[in-house]
Amino acid sequence: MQLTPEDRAFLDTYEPSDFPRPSVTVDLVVFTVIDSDLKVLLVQRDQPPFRTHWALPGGFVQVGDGASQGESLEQAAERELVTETGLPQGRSYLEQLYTFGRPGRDPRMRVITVAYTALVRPDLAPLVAGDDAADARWFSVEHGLPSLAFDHAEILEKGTERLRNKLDYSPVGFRLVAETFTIAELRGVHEAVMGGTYDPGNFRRRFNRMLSDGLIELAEGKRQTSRRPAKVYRFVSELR
Amino acid sequence: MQLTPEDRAFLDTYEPSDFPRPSVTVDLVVFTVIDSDLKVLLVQRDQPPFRTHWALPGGFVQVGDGASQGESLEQAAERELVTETGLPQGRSYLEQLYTFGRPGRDPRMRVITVAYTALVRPDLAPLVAGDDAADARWFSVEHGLPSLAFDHAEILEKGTERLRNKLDYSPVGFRLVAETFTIAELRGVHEAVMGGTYDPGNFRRRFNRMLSDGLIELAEGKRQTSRRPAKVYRFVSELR
DNA sequence: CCAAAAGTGTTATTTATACACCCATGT
DNA sequence: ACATGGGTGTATAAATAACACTTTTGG
Repeated sequence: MQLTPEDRAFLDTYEPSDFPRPSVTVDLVVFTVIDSDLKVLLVQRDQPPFRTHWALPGGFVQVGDGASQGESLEQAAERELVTETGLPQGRSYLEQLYTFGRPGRDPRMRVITVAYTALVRPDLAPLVAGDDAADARWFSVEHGLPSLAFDHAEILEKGTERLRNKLDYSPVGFRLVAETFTIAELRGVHEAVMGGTYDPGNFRRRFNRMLSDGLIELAEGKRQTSRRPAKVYRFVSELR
Repeated sequence: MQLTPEDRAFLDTYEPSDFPRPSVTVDLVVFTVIDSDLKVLLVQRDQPPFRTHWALPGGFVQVGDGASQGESLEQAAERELVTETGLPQGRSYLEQLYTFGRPGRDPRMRVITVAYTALVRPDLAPLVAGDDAADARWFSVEHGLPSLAFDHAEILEKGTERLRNKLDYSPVGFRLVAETFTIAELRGVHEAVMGGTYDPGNFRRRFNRMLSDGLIELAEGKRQTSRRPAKVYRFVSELR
């Protein structure tokens, strides 16, 4: 939307009014699948409130009112992902999840948090290092989650629900396998996320539809791990 | 999440730090269907920037850091819906849509907006009155939209896309008909939103599935408007 | 009687689900 | 050779889509 001359005159004399403002953070629900188990990345807090409790990685969005208004929400999410967890930049799938702003959700002050989901390929998952100060670790979503700080349990719940929903009508599953993968590996991801088992034959049929739709393509080489070597595929992200 | 004694001691001496904060608003994509046409509610701005331009209704979230941290995001959305459009309280379906925070999206200052979708029943749609100051009107989404202020065109686009998606896997369509409705009326809503036509027989079949699922029930009376009177149904919102 | 919308039925095509079976390979 | 996971085929049920047909009413 273009500014009019009237707008420019107005802005030259405009002073941002002092209506109270909330703090705004981004929080990250970082998923991966390791050993056929859905994991979420948590960091241990070293400051009150909830010191020693585990929490979702996240932090304040850098903002300003002047010539630079600061970073975008996506940039803030990507920055926190890199600095708080040690994961490499630009290699994870990021998607806005939901915004949580209930009064009292942070006892210190009014904080509104824009939650993002991040999907990390399993071959990158071991790179998590954590902050200089705090620890960062993968936890199984189904077995042995610690009690989370703030309303992060609610955020994680929403992230899990959304991931489950998207898995069967959108190609997000490919963000949870390595660059090349076998049908069984992708099936393992679906089983880990959905928490059930899929018929190998029927799963293959769905897979083959995606193949003929050009969503995935055959890659070179075969996977040698199990008994019989399996064909290896690649996700075609550049959709026409 | 419970506070520990350590947390309480910490909070007693805590002063919210002066990291810069953004302004946070809620904006509303208010839909209804009138005469088989999808409409969105817009208000005309009477202040720069973008004075005289049409915009989505919305406003600042009331926040604080002290004993009361202010209103929730949902409350803010509901409040703006009532005060800016004159629609009655608590009678519209509200759902969080997406959060937009690109730097520069408001030239005055850094503003992060949490967008909500509101679905208004057609029998309530004529109640829109607008602010004391500004005008509020329904516009056809497909024919004759004015150019919108800020990034509101993008927000509306996202709202329209989401509504179309949800319409065929979730029961939101019932929020766009009156309390009792005929199959043809519901079909009209789907056609208006999706922008096509549905086979009456096949649509009826889908409808009958919802009937046997207990999602809707037969209501008293018949609809007299057309040639042959049609049966009237009601949406059963209290699902078990 | 007739136009028009309500409502029903038929058929073909696709998709989902369950499950039996063959294939290739490391041990 | 054989156990095991890779890979294929088939039968049934259910959902989707196209479309012909009957019913009921107001004019």
